[in-house]
Amino acid sequence: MKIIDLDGDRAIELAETFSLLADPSRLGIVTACANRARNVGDIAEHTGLSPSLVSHHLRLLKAARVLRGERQGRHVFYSLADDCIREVLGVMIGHLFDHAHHDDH
Amino acid sequence: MKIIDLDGDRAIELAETFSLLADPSRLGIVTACANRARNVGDIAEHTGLSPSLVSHHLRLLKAARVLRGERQGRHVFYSLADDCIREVLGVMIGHLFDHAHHDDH
DNA sequence: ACAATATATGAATAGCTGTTCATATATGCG
DNA sequence: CGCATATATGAACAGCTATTCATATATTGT
Repeated sequence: MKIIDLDGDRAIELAETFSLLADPSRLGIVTACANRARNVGDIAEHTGLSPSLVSHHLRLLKAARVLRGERQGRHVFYSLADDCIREVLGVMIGHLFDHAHHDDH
Repeated sequence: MKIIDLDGDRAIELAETFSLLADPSRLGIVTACANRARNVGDIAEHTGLSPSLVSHHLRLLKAARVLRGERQGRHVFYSLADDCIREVLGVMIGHLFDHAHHDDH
């Protein structure tokens, strides 16, 4: 069993990162970009959010290095910046929605 | 690479769960209880938060089955309700603070 | 250069949330 | 029971944040 300890500063930084995943719109954006890179308009259409709102959220997600954006022509394609995010999402989704419990460690 | 997809309701539920981890005080409470069960006063002392505030947060964490409480005499001992939370915390802490990157999957 | 599309930015606002203080409930002891 | 300790609850408030609307910047094609 891994020992977990956090000083105040790290707790704040950790909380800020979780905050980015603590919003349904942003989760939609992140998961939309998790499987393949998507441009802003594509994300907006896929999530049903306005392009403006998507862009606002993308700025936060990019600043925290959750997503990364790459310009191609007039589109900017966003994708996951780190596989850790995918792993965290996978674990939490499994925790909440998969009723088969796995005890492997 | 695991495919991740979320409908709206699941996104909301997932966001609500991440919201509980998106606060430094609650992260302090959760990590304090992650290693060994602790009562409310113990948590308050360890985190520097007021017992009242700790209790407020504990209500949320218990309702979302992040922590579970067990009464023993006049104390109530709280511990992690599920190892998935520990795993998520471990991955995210490693992601943020461990500068050694591991590529094993 | 101009028009058209794509993305980003800024201000304003409504709703939410973490914290505090006061108070209530519960448990054990003499 | 009465008292002390432990935990929980409720109201009130300040600060934050997601969203919308308007506007700005960027890129490509004619």
